[in-house]
Amino acid sequence: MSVQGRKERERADRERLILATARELAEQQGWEAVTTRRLAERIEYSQPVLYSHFRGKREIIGAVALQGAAEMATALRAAAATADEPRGRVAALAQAYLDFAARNPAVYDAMFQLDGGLAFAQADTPEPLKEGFAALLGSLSEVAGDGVDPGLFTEVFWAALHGLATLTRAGRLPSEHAERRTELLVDRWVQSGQEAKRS
Amino acid sequence: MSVQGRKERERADRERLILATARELAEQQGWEAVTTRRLAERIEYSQPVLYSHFRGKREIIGAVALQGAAEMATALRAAAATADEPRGRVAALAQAYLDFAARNPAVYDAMFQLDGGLAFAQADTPEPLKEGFAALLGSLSEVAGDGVDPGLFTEVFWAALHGLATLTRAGRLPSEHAERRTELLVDRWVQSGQEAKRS
DNA sequence: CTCGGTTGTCTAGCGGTGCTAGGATTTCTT
DNA sequence: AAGAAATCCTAGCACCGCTAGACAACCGAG
Repeated sequence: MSVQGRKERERADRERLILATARELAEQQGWEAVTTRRLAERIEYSQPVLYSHFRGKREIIGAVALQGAAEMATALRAAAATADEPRGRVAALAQAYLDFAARNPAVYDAMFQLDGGLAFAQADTPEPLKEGFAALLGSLSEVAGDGVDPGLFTEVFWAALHGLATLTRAGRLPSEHAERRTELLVDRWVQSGQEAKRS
Repeated sequence: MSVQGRKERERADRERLILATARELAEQQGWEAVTTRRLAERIEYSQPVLYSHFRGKREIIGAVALQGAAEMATALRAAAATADEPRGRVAALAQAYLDFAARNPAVYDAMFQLDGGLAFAQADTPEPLKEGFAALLGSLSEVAGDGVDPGLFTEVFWAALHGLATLTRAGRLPSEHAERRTELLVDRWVQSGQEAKRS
């Protein structure tokens, strides 16, 4: 019965290969260059094998997005752990978020810009996405202030980060003062008592 | 020599027809439904006619985006004029921005989501876009606070609005508490500016 | 070790896309 | 009224996502 096990393993390997190749190609030349033909050629199989793993291109994008969401959640958790006071945590989170978006533009697009068929803000939201949001929520609740819904507070902060990420990468904002913008955002967002400003 | 004048007029009319049709079709069924064939059929001409007006689909999207930018700039200016104190102006601007995005999703996409070949934050940025930004800048400078670059301050605020607009429309944020989010954003953005201000 | 059957893969093709060359037709000029 | 010029359309290219059906490789049974 181990022959079946081997086949399953090979299948899983190939699926990983497809996703890794799609991601690599997207990061190198953009998602519009990720066509089923090119993708098939790179993995050295014919097009139809792609459809034996995924329902279609959408689902491939969705799978890459899911990978990315998991990585981003990890990065955010790690960032939050580096600082020991609330403001520093928020700053670290913001930086980590924008870094991830800048370093993995195609994956970020798959997550938030393209239609990967992922559900959001609903019952069937994928776990990695919920985790990423939870990482933000944990540190932002601390600085929300009284009478402010932490959930909404986090959502708006996230929206600001998302806006900065997309507008910067689309060339809508000059990438020149990206750090000062992040700082400005965090300053406004954590404006409660502590006036501890890092240079 | 008035025959030439008439021809030019007819040509301009047809160009407007193309843009209006493209916009209408995009708002009705999304930009992916705006194909050159369908567009040509709707204006009752053949495809190549489109290419005698625009270099390609990109340029059509760009032209719609430009129209939209002008409308948005007008809407923002009007909104800023409705309130007589700084905080109200910022709130009105935010509301007007998000309203525009919600009511003209396809146009908003053309402006910021799709590639319409428009330049941004550069020397050759189209005038309407600069005007829109200027409308924001005028009211936000008032609440930026000391030692805060008004330009950067406005950019980050804009990014937050953009994030809210896109995430809400993509279903990433439940459209339920949209107004509370806007309120929350404006609160955070204006508040400390007022108190710390000492001119 | 051979042989049927299953499983896996590929070739070929469908309808769609953006875009364009070249011929046909209309329109203006003389 | 006829030649010239502008205008427009038919037809087709290369590519897209996706799929049916032929073909080859592999497996387990005898």
